[in-house]
Amino acid sequence: MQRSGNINGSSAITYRPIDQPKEPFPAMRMSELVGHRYKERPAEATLESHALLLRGGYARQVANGIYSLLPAGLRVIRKIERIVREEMDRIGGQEVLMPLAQPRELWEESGRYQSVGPELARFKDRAGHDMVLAMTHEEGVVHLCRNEIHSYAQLPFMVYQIQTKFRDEPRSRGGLIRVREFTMKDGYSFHRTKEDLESYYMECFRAYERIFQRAGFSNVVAVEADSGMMGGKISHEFILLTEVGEDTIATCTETGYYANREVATGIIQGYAEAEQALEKVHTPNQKTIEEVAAFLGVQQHQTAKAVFYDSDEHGKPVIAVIRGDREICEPKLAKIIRAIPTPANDARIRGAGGVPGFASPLGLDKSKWRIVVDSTVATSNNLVTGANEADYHYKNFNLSRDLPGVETHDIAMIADGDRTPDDKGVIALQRGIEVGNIFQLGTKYTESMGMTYNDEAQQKCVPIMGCYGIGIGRMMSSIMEVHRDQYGPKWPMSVAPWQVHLNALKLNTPGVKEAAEKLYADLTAKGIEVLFDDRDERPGVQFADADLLGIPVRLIVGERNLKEGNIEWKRRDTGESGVVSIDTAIDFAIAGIASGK
RNA sequence: CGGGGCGUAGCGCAGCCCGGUAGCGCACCUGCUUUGGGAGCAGGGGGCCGCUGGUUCGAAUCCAGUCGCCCCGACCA
Repeated sequence: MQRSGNINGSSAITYRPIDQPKEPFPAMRMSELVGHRYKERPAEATLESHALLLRGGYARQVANGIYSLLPAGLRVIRKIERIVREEMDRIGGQEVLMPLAQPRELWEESGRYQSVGPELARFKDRAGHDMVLAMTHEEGVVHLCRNEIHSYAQLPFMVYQIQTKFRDEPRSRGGLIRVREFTMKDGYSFHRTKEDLESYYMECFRAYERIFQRAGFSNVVAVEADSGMMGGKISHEFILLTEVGEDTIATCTETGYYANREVATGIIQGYAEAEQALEKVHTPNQKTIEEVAAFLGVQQHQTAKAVFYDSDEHGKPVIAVIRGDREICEPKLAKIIRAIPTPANDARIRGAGGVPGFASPLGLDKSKWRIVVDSTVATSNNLVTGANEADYHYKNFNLSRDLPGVETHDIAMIADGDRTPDDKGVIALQRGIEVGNIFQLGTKYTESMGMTYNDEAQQKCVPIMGCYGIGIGRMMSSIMEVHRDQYGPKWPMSVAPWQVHLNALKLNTPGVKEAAEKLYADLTAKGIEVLFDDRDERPGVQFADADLLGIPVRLIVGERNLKEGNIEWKRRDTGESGVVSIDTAIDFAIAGIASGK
C-alpha cells in the first residue's frame, strides 16, 4: 500500500498491512497469579479507576506518581501497546528505542535544558557529568537520525518508540492518569515540505482514531490544542470526554467544534449602547469587581477589570484588560506577549504607576506598560473601570473613544453559552482526559540541532518534523474509568488481560476438577488466553475476583450444570448468562472472542 | 510553591485531648464444619505506633524538627 500525495518527487512512506496472526499471551492458573485482589477501597484513591487499579491487583504505588505493574496490569498494557504498534507499523512507522538517561549537552542543543523548568529531572553521573531523564524524545530522535539521513531520497520517514518518560510533575494524581514516570508511545516524522508533513499528519490523525476505537473508546474527540512548550503551530489533542478529566474542552455537537479551553475561540456577547460622558466616581475601598459592581449598582459585564502580569518579551510590565464578567485566558495572552504571564506583585505594579484595586489602562504611561485589551471591552460600552487613583473609578469608559489605538486581541477564556466561532452553534464546556496528541512541529529541533540533508541541487535543507504521542498507562486507566461497574472493570476484548475466565466451583466434588482441567487444557491448546481459577475458594470469592479482573467471557464449571453435561457462561460487559454444553464450550468461547467484545 | 488533612500489622481504621508499654475488621497460617455472589467456629503468626531529638520515673499519646502520602489551588505535550 502506497500513500497518495507523493510530493515534490520525494519517496513516500511505505504502509504495511497488519493482518498477521497474533501470538496469544500465555494462559495461566489463578493459584499461581502474583498480585492479590482486595475488598476494601484504598484511602488514597479518589477516582474509581484508581481504586480498581489497586483493588484488582493491577498496579502498586511505589512513590508519588510512580507505580509498579503486576502481571494482570502488564498484560493490559501489552495489549494496548500491541494495538498501538500495529497502527504505527501500518502507517509505515519503524520502531526504535532511545534512552531515558541523556547527557545535558543534547538538551542544550535544543535550548530546552534552560527553557524547561524543574519537571526536567537533572542529575550528575559518577564522573560528574550533567545528565537528564528524558521527558520526551525530540532531542533523542534528532540525535539518532541526523547522522543517518543525508539525502532527500531518504525522506520522509517516521520512527516511533514505546518508552519510559520521566516528568517531575508538581502534582500527580488519579492512579495512572497523571504520573511522573510513565510509558508513552512517541513517534516522530521527518519531511521535506510542509505539505508532506500535513498529509502525513492526517494519516497519523486517522491512525489515532483507529487506535482509540480499537481500544474501546467511543467518545474520544480530536480538539485543537495549544502546542505549549513543544513549539510548532498546528496540534491536536485526543480527548476522552469524561467528567473525571483534568482538561476542559469547549464543545459544540451541532457544529462539531472542539477545542481545548486554552485555545478555544468564540463569539462572546457584547453590550453595545450609546456612549455617555466619562465620569469619575468615589468608590471608597471598593476593590474587587464584585464590590465595585454592587457599590455602583451595575452588572459585572458593565465593568472592565485590569490584571497585572510581569514582563512581556521586552521586560515591560503587562496590564491585561477584560470585561468584568470574563476571565483572562493566559495561554492566549502568552502568545501575544511572547512570555509566560506570571501575576505581578503589588510593588511591581506601584513601581510602574499602577494602583492595585483601582487599576485601569486609562492614564497609564504607555511607554512603561504593555497594554493588552480583550475584544470584550471593545464590544461593550460605558464600562466602569479603575481611575488609577485610590478609592476612585471611572464610569462610562469606551475603548475606542477613551483609549484609541490600543492593542486589542482575543484573550478571553471561553465559557458555557458562548457562540461558536462560525456563529452557528453554542459552546458547552466538558471535562476530558488527554490520551494522545499530535503536533506539526516544524524545524524547531532539526534546525537547532543541525539536522540537514542534501536536495537534488546539493543544497543543505532542514527536515520538517511532526511528533505524535500516546500515553499508554493513561489509556489503561481511562479504559477502566469508562468501562466498569461497581464491582470492577469490564475490559474490551481487545485489551483484556485474558480472554476467558474459567471458574471451577466446588473443585473437590467428583468430576468438577477433571472437567475444568480438561477444558483448561483444550482452551489453551486452541491458543485461547484463559485464566483458570483453580483455587478451592468459595463461589462468592471466585466471582468477586472475576469481576475485579474484568475478563469478557466467563465459563463456570459447577456440579449443578455438569450433571447435564453443561457449563454456565457469563459476559462481563452485558451481564448476560446462560448454559452451553461442555462439548461446545470451546466453540462458544472462540465465537465470543471473535465478536471482538 | 501556597492552603488543608493524614502517617499505628499487607489493607481499612480505633487508641492520642486526659502519658503507664497497642487493639478491631479484612487478609494470612492450622484444624473442623461449610460451598452458585466476598462463610462459621476454634486456635495462631505478624508492629523500631514514619524518622530524629526534647520533656518525663515512664511517650503511639505532650513539644520541636524532619521525611512521606493524600486533597484543593498554582503549574503542566
